[in-house]
Amino acid sequence: MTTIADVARLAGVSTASVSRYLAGHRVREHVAIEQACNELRYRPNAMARSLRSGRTRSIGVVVPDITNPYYAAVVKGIQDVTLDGPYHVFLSGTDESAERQHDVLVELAGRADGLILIPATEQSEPSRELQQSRIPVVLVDREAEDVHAFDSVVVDNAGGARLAAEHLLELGHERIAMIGGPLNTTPGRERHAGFVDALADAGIVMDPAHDEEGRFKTEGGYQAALRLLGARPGPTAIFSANNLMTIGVLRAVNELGIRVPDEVSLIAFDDLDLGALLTPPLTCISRPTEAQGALAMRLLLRRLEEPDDGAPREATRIVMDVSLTVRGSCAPVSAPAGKRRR
Amino acid sequence: MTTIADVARLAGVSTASVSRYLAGHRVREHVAIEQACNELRYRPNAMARSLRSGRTRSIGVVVPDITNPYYAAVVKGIQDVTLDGPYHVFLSGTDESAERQHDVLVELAGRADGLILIPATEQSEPSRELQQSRIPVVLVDREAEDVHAFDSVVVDNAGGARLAAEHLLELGHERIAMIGGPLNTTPGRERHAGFVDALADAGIVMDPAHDEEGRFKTEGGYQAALRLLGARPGPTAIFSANNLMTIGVLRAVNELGIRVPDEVSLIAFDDLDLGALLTPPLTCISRPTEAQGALAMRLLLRRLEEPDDGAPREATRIVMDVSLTVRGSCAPVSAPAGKRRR
DNA sequence: TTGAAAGCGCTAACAT
DNA sequence: ATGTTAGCGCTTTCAA
Repeated sequence: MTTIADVARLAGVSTASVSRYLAGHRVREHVAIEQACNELRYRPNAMARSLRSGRTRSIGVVVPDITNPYYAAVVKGIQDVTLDGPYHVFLSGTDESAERQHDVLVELAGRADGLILIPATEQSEPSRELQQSRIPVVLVDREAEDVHAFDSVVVDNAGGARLAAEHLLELGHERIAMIGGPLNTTPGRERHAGFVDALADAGIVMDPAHDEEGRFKTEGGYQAALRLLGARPGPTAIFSANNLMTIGVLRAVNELGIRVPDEVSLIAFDDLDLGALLTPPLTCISRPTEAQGALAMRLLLRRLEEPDDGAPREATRIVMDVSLTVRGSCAPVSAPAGKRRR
Repeated sequence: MTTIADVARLAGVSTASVSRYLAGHRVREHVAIEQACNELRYRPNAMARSLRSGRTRSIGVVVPDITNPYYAAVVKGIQDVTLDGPYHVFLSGTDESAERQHDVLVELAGRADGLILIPATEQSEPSRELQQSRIPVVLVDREAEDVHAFDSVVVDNAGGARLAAEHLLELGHERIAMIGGPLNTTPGRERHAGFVDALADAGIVMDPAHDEEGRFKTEGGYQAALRLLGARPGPTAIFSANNLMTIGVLRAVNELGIRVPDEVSLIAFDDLDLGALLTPPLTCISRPTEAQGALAMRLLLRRLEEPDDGAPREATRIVMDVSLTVRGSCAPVSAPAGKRRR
């Protein structure tokens, strides 16, 4: 291990000068120092540096599920903003678990200058643990109980769910089912509320048996769809509240040999990579992904730059729009609801 | 910021005792210490700890592309192995760039006890930078020039490509195209070689115009497919060498209104999430993903546990099997190759 | 601009 | 089993 002292000795200066050179200051012996660094293949010790300076030059990103392409896209947006900046970005996953999230946050609070967090649940108190650690946090996609404590970037979940409901209603559907996510997550709660409200506005009350919860997982969507489609009479349309669950629904539909949209209409929150290439192509609620991540990162960088004078800052909350992408997985109800075979 | 000294004072012991308590040793005043820790909400400073002990209790994972579901699955496998261990796992992306990978490795070498790396290119010398840093590295999916320097977990790329070629040959295809990846990556090189060799064994030389390169990206696969399918006579079958490029091919095929497998057969290396649900379902070469990651992690943990007595260890190299999943995207050539319309 | 020196918070000898 | 103490490698006063 070669240290700054080795470099200083070889260059014939003090460690302070080397340190200053490294920090980009003007230094007389900068040529000698540079050469010494190269010759010794010197790499500053990040731990020593951080311990002394209090800064780590890294920011942590915490997502509930690494395998969800939606989060991957958000992370991509984050990374692209940081490309040539001084910060390194590290990603950690929590597997949708509040306990694991706790561990990860405690760990990261000591290793990063700032955090971008997609909370596992709204109750998972990033607040307590993080607020005392004093490092800036930006929430993405999901919020925490104490909304006002952190900057956040979210989408209009309720509006998107309403768009989906209204699309179905316009096509004449009445026996409509929803496969939602956990109600203790922001998207789970808001999409459910938006959907139910929109139906209610049309005078339709969703059958409790049609109100499924799929934990935002492929398997959950699959099981829920199996239940929904196994019942008589089944729903004429299903709204699945995230990408992974939609994949589960598609599996179920495929397995059961049910024709879409003839026998059942499908609409989803979030597009799929292959959404447009399916038969039929998937009708869905689309939203920005990379842009959401990029925005969050900019918000975080702003916090990182502002002087820490202890004065509390007002939290920024950005809500992004979503839109309906009509493709081929929804059709008008062909027969009076009561008389359809399924 | 509360330090170990604060805890020691409150508990009426020395900092050493607190440190020992934290390390899990038997300590007389452990009750008082525990209480003091809670009362002060004490969190050990990770930087100080690492600086002093030389260990970070974290391992870094470096992948070329965060948005590729294949890598996400590998990472999932890695994480699952670490679940209750003492190590925290951090993920970084390199965007398939050797320069970015260099930066990331330099950074991570100082922040992690071990690394799991999927190299951007075989020439991207993790060797030089990492070998002097003395931290254990396990390579996954792709290898580096100096193979013997690191443990690695890979799949039988050449064998898989051969499987694909032979499947096509059995169906009578002769005008066969391939969309490969960069030849300076292990999978790019090996899959290309395996495919070309298998064709050669059947006495078929691939038309140079049918030997495309799609950079393992969706867009690359899309553009390559467009070129391939725009030519007359076009190939009767296309082998795309990874998941992302397959998506690109599917887009192109869909856009051009070409029927699969009637007009062109498609076979891919790597399955897609929705591979079985496409119309027609995708015929592909399947391979373990999470298992690959899990194995790599176990290899790394083994290295981390072995005493660092400076004695060089023999590198382990694990090659996992792949298999052919026949679904519906390949069909026999219906007419003599020379007379088909495309 | 430069160097000397203090010390960030912790762990690991060492001595007891 | 416990306390004392040195020091990990670096940055940042402070004086010159």
